[in-house]
Amino acid sequence: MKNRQDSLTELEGAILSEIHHRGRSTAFQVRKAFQVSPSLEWSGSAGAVYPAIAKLTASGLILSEKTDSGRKTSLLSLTAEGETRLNDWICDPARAASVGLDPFRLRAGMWGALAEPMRRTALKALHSRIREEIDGLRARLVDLDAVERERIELAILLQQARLRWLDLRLADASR
Amino acid sequence: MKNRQDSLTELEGAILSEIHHRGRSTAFQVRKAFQVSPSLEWSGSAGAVYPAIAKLTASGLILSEKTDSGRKTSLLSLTAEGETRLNDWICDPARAASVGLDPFRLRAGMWGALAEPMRRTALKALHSRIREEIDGLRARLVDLDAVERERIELAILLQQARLRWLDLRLADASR
DNA sequence: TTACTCATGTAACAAGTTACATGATTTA
DNA sequence: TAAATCATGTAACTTGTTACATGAGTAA
Repeated sequence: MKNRQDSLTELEGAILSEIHHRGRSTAFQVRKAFQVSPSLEWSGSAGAVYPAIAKLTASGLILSEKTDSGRKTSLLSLTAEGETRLNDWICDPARAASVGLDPFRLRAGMWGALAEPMRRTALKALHSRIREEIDGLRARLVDLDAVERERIELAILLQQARLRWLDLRLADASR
Repeated sequence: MKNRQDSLTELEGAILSEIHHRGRSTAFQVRKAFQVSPSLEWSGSAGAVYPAIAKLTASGLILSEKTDSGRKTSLLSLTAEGETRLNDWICDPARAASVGLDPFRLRAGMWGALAEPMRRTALKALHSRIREEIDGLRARLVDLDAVERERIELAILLQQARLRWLDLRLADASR
């Protein structure tokens, strides 16, 4: 019940999202969802997920109900407060509009400084690597819930924008 | 001279990039560059930059030369090893092709689950917020070096792709 | 000489990672 | 019952943050 005013971290928001749209999950199921998702950058490590869920439960955002079985599993659901806080997190325009940390963008400026035979080779290797990534994402698009599908579609859009940018840079060089 | 084989972190790569393309900078100048850049997500905090530079110097990737002035400032440049390792980092296709962690993408799936008057309001608020961000980025585009300009252009492309995605979702709703 | 800024650094904290420990349940 | 897997949790580490300490130059 403490730290009520602190805004949620990205991982905490993602955990609440997962419980909300999947409904009454166990901690293990939340963890697995992160591990499987190719559009989330967390590994779904136990050392991150379990403490975060414990904190959210202690803060009164998650209701944790023990099951009858002997196992330590508990069924998790959102409290009213949890729903409210999740909603705030989802709709926070400052966070949602931030550009995030993009390994491609971080390196992009330096590619122009590369010596010319290397530069083309590097950009072409990257180009085909990104096409592979897109294929991988497309393959995942089948048989997925709506939430994850939106994420993957956006990941594909990002990769396509990167391809167009690379095409421009490769065309510039062949002038 | 230790940990030679460990691959560079994103921050370490960004620091080497900064020193390389700016040439012989002080730690303070590197720090300021991070603080000013809108396309990098680090705050350029002293507690991150100084230890990272110390580590890179100890590993033999950065050469640190004391200045004559009484101040503690040192001029930093890359060693041959530093150039090589920076080049590897820049051209690493696995890292460069990864989608990164995107606050917009993380939330996008949940917007579809919002109740309808709220959903349109939220998406519209986000739309105009992103347009503001683009204006801010465009204003920065003037009088910038090539490296930072590429980054900002990519940030603008990302925001424009987000706008198109939002337009689609808003149009869908008004069917 | 007092106050302000420049420049470097450190301490305490936050939030993630891997790797391991532990115990329950299922399957061979 | 032995082995594999399910499920939760914890310890040690990494890498970032903010806030503070420290000391050198500069302007009033």
